[in-house]
Amino acid sequence: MRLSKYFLPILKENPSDAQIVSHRLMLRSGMIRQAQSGIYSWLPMGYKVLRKLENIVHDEQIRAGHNPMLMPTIQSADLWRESGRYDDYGKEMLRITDRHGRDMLFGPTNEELITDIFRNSVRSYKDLPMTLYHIQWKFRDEVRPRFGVMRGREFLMKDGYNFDLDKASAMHSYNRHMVSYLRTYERMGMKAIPMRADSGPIGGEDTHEFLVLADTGESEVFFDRNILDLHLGDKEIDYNNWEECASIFKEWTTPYARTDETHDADLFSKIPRERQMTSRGIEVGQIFYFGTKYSDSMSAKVSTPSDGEVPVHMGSHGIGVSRMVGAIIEASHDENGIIWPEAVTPFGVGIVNLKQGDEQADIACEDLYKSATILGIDPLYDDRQERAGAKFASMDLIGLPWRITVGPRGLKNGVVELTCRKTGVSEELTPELALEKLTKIYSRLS
RNA sequence: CGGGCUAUAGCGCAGCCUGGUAGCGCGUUCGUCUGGGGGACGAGAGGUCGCAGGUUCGAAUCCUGCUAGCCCGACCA
Repeated sequence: MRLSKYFLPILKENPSDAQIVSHRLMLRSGMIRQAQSGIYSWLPMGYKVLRKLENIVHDEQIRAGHNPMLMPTIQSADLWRESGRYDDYGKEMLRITDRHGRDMLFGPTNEELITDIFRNSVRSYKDLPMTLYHIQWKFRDEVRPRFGVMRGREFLMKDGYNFDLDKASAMHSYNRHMVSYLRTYERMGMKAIPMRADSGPIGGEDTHEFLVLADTGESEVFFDRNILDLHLGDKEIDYNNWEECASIFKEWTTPYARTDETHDADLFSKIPRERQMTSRGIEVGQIFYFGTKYSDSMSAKVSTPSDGEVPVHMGSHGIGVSRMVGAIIEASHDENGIIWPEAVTPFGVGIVNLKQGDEQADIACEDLYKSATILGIDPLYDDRQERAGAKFASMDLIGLPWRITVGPRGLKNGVVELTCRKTGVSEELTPELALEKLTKIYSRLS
């Protein structure tokens, strides 16, 4: 993409409404614009990042054997009356009336709808286990939206629901989701720590939430330093293998890790002092096992060979996809702007032409741009009539992990400069070598 | 939902107290010079001062009501 043709409305000054760093940087880098309190338009670059996160989530869900689908944003109040949550949910739920006077709502989550779909089509234990999920916009009418997309009213969430015959099978689903979520975050270039949590309005017995560490996080978290060393890496995982999922689950949930909600000071104090860590964290996902809460109230049953009809065991799981964009920036930025992890960066490399209009520089940049495009590096070429300083500042702000700087000075020696956004380290290379290096870096990402 | 605050050009702000023809910086348009970290000079464009009412000869400024947004707290993915 050529910057001269791209809609990227960068702001030089901080919008006064934005307090925290991710909100500020998302506005300044032209990723989002606020439409109303807690409701945002996603401009091209923000949208691109959002789609990248979505793709990673889909990919890992499908790998775990889950079924992608799409449910509507608007739901019928009747289903929610059936589960009893129409009254319980309170003012957070945006209620709407259609022209016929029917009560509807903008879905804050989908347990009722998915249970309805399930009970209307599944009758036999032979169809179990089954996990369905979708990535869809939700609406929760927060009393006080804040922090940009981190706590908006409208937000994009992946939510999934598992249906199992019994508790043992449902617990495997729980473990499987734990593992697939860990993988998902890792692929996004993020460290998300699973922590024992409260179940809140969803209700249920077992639940963990996933926290990304960041100074501006909304919850205080306590954990054993050892958990920071855990990585799944490229390990092949058999999601149908109960023991394997259970052992990974155990590995990741054994070290102490809790939010202030469930923190137990006594247990925490038993960890060696040098491993006791306190930090702030942003919640980016949560998994629940809630047994037969919805299948009982909504009569979602299957026939079994021996016990007649039994209610299915369910769980639900969510990843806040739009919130994740903010969380990544909170965890990865410096005073000059965003620093994107390579896996989710909107563009693979920024090409900066230091002297637009200089024949040599223009030609070299065009060549680099075309080659990088063909190689799948997805370059953003700053071809604007701007001075070098302005181009550097823009690139730093939008935070592409790599920058190729092209100027007459280097071209005299046949080299360009390849700079890493994160470390600031740069090296002079021929254009060919620079591209080769980038190709290697990006092909590593699965 | 309690407490605090804001609304003036695309963005950031001054002007309001003490009423009298709306201003600054950045951005933007055109031109010239420039060209390795937000450059210089010159010339422009751009605002029913959030909305409605009131006081006044006259309201961005004073008064009343409304709306929107932000911050702290309680609450939440």
